[in-house]
Amino acid sequence: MSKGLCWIRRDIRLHDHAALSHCADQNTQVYLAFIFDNDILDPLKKRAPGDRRVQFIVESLAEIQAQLKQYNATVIIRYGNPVDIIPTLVKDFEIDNVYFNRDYSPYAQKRDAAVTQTIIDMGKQVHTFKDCVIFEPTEVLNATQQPYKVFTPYSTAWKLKLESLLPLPTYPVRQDRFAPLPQEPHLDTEDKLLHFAGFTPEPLILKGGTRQGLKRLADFAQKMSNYDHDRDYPAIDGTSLLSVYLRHGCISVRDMVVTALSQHNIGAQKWLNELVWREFYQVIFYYFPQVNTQPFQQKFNSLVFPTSEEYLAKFKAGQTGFPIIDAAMRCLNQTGCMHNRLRMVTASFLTKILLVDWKRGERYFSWKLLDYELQSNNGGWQWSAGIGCDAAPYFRIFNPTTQSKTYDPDGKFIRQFCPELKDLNNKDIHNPIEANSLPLSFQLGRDYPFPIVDYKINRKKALDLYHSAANEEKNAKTI
DNA sequence: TGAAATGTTGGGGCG
DNA sequence: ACGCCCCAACATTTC
Repeated sequence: MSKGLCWIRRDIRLHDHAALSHCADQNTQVYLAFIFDNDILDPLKKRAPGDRRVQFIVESLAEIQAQLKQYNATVIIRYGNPVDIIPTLVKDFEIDNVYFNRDYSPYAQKRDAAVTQTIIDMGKQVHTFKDCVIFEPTEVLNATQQPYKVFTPYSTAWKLKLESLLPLPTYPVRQDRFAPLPQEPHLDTEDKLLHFAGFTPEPLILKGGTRQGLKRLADFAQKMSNYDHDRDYPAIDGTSLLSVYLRHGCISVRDMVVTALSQHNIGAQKWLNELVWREFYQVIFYYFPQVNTQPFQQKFNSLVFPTSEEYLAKFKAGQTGFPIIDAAMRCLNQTGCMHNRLRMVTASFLTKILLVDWKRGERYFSWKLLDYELQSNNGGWQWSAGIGCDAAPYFRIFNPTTQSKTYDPDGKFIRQFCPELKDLNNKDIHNPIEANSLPLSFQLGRDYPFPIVDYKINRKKALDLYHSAANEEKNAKTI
């Protein structure tokens, strides 16, 4: 009988889990470990001790702790640097083999390589698995073995490859292999876990854990056929809200793909596409890690955003005087969630109307989004800023008022998060400064801010800025 | 997974 | 009846 350590990271579940499934074979006793990584959490704790993501993680962990209780087992939970902690656990529990699922972000790759090296140096083995994606970055390449740089051909190749993979592999987990650990301190409730991690919780709209994730998935399957239409309307509950469950692995990506493939309609296809976008941006980040700080399109390297700190602050606070923008940002601040369309509208607005550096917006979202994932967030911001790979062209600028009228026609979403506007009529609520008749009790500038910029003027400024940056590069080349 | 500017067309008012 | 203008509606181009 050997001992296996399964290191859980962004895969907080006990079902359909590649590393855990392989670890829990009949000759192995399974030890589970989760580490609150101090490199990630220390700075986060300083900035936001009420970070909702820690709450989500804790809820997800508490759920599997409850499941493990029946085996007298527990997840071994530590706080610190995995490069120190994993070897310590290997020594303390006399582990023979370490198992974990691969993660493709630069930080994770570096960390995992370091951990792997220390384990190998101890004469033990490390086994890693594909789990959090259908295809790893290196798996879907074009005819010349290069990564795709345009989404559509990538998705075509991805879907073709998926066909050849069906039925999707499943990774069942034997429940009788967990090592009993009665001596291990039982961090088995949300309160104990939060206290251990050193965070003070903020309330969550989405409850963490596999049970909730699978329930949401089942609920979403009922309305998935309408997804292609309903997903565009923030006031309609038309999206899956599953990204955060996928992010932390409460459910597997295979759980989701199986659901998408279970229906043959446009809605299901569009939804599957979103999962492909996620993997597409992982490919881009994997092969072009410089996108972390630079535009994918090099011609925009010289693009310098004026970046008014005042505009940025008002954007963050939801006080720009553009109702749909303010409602979206307040929603993000209050819930940690933002509707996909509003992510595009707000990102376009910050970069192309407020002329604030896209990285500032990306960073703010990275702090606030429950479902924050480096590659997707970066890809989305670069797409919106018009500087990314297969991005919206720079001259495609969302008009917040037009978007608002189209996708929140009766102002329902705006009223939910900007209650001071609730008495404006359905036409005027989108742009109070051009209102025909405001309620007597309502005064612009007192109850709600005037627009902090002139849309038309700044749209023109943005076009000039982008245009000259793009041309500067071109001119430099010809010289 | 836009929007604005510009161009074209065609019906109706009117001399 | 005819030509002219206006302008809304739609199409195309441009950013």
